[in-house]
Amino acid sequence: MAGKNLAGPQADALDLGAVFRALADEHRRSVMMQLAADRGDNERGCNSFDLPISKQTQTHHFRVLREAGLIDEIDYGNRKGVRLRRTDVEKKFPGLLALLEAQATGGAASC
Amino acid sequence: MAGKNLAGPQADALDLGAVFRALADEHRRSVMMQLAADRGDNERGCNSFDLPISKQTQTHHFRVLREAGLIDEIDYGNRKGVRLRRTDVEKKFPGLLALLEAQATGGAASC
DNA sequence: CTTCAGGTACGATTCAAGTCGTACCTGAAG
DNA sequence: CTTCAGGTACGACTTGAATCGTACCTGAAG
Repeated sequence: MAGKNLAGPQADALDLGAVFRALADEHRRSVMMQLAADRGDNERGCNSFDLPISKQTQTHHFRVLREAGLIDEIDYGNRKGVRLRRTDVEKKFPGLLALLEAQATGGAASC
Repeated sequence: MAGKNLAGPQADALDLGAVFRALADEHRRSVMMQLAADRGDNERGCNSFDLPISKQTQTHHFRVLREAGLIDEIDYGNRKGVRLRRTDVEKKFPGLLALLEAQATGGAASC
């Protein structure tokens, strides 16, 4: 029952281009903003993001995020978990998650 | 001889989606990394970036950067200047330029 | 076993984006 | 004036990405 962790790039192999390409999409950015805003880094279900797209497309988007090194996907067979790679992302691109979190909380132009 | 400043979005209207889309392209990211690395924010010529693309395509890329609110373009008629909107970008997306600068200096995985 | 929900694989479609060719404009230098 | 380099406008081409339809797989619950 222990899920297999699907492969993503190594922590030091994260590419800024791939990351920006991943975050260029509105749906993927929405996912990342929600993940960045949760400081507990809890594993979440794929359908907990309320994306207004079909499940095939969701599969595609989560794959892109994983291949960009932003998230881990845990495969349980008939279910899937998502977890933010906060440590790796923060080490390679410090401040990026704070940017996303700021957008998530709507605190962009404030103060 | 005084150049006209081509119109871009207001400082508080900068959109993170447009910014990420702009930075998703390798050439535009190269330009932004060079601009971010220059703390003097000097105005630069369009051909000072050594982009391996035709001049029509360069026009396109600089337009995208301007419409994303990342740079100002100063039109001199038969010449054009480029200047980073550091203050506006830093206010709306703090840390973003530092990210680009870190990539420019190759100091990503160091320390 | 069957059923069912969640997820994937593959292909097709549609659309946006990067690129360049041709033609034209602009200002400076002969 | 003419010439020339830098830049733009428009259109065409091409590639990549987002989306979904169909079919199939996986594990849990009856």
